[in-house]
Amino acid sequence: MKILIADDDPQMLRALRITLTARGYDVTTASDGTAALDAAIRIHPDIVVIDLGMPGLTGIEVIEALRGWTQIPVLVVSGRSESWDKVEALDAGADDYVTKPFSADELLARIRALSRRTPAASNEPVVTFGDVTVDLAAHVVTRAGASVRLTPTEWRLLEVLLRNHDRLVTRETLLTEVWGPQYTTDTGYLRLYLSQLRKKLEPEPSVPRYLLTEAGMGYRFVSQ
Amino acid sequence: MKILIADDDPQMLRALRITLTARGYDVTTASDGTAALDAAIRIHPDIVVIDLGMPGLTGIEVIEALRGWTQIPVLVVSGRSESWDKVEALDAGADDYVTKPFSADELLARIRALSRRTPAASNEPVVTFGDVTVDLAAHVVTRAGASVRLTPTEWRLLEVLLRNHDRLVTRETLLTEVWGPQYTTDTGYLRLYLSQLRKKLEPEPSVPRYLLTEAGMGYRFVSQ
DNA sequence: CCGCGGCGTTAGGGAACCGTGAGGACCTGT
DNA sequence: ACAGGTCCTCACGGTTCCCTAACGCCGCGG
Repeated sequence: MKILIADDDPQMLRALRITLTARGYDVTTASDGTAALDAAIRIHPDIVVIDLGMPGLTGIEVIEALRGWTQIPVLVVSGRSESWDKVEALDAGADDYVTKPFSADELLARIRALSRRTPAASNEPVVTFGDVTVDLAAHVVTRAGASVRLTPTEWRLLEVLLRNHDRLVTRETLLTEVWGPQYTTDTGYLRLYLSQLRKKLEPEPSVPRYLLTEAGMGYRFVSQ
Repeated sequence: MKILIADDDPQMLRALRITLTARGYDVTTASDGTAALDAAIRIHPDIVVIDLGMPGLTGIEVIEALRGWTQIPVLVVSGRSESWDKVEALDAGADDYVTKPFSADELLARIRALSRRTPAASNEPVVTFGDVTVDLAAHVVTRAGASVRLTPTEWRLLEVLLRNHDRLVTRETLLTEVWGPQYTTDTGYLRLYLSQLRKKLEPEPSVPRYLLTEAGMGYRFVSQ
């Protein structure tokens, strides 16, 4: 169970990390809004705990950015207890709001309550191109109605390209997102899996229409 | 949007009814735990707001009874602000906990946040596939009319897969849902219990038709 | 014309993963 | 103490997946 904590107070970060790690959660931390967003995109946490009063992007802006992209549960932790603040955060897409100071037990219980809800709730976009549809939440790929089997690596690669649709994705980005941060230079496997994706998804694999190559740079998925 | 409010304080009931009705909710009220359960069974509300300190059945008991039967969002309203009370209610199955006094705006925002999470009406209490029927609420599995005995672990595993029907459920999700958040990597028991479920439920266990494997990723239940 | 670099594709060995049987640890009620 | 049941570990064969190596294609510049 991966959990992302964003707070600009190092002491709070440390306390939360210790508490949550002790309970078996896999904790990642960020100390400003931009770092929080980056981390969310990179590690796909199962739940996000975020402080409102951060420098750079505010917590509200982070929540809105997240919601443009995913339905991960977001729990807000804030020093502000005015009802207006709560309304703003909840309506921006947060799922729960706890005011400081709070007890660790309560936070843990609220995290449990939120993660209980997750599996049934995801409502991610379905991407369509040609006669192919991809349901990112359900991990389902169909082509002309028939289901298409993808291996884990093929799926991760497709996922990264789809989440960055119409944008160029560099080889380096693809490698680190799909194979891990220690992989930065291609020795052939990127080309290999791209080829397999095309074989499974493109109407004419030898003349790609959706999964395009940008020579010397990387790849780009275009939906039409 | 139907909403059920349970509170033994007539004044609170009246205030909430007015506030919520004015926002367009279809409000039903109950003034003790038994009446709340009856009303929930009768009208199938989309969300339940419940006070903990009621005569007869306590709020906690009502939540537990509801959870044996449905996944409706439950928001607890209580005069008690001890973290222990919150933990108890949330772990009993409540989704949110607000302490009195609270502002109407905050309550409304929390109700909106909860109803946003409500999955579509896909929460079928009874699932059938092949000659097998599974009653999620009653914990009953039958095959060709005869009852099938499942161990607690087998049941939890089946439940998670059924509640996510047609979607891929990752190994990690299954492990944390069935065995707890500290279990994230399989050392063999997941495969073992899947095998046992297939033996009990699949027409031909060696060629699974409903409980499918996605190598390297997880499992998926498909109803046909 | 020809070498060269980047890309696409195929094939095969090795590693990781999966299904399943056997058996031991533990818990519970008799 | 014993029996029945549940949970988990271990091990083995079969399957799937991943990556390396090698080759052909194409465009470009020498």
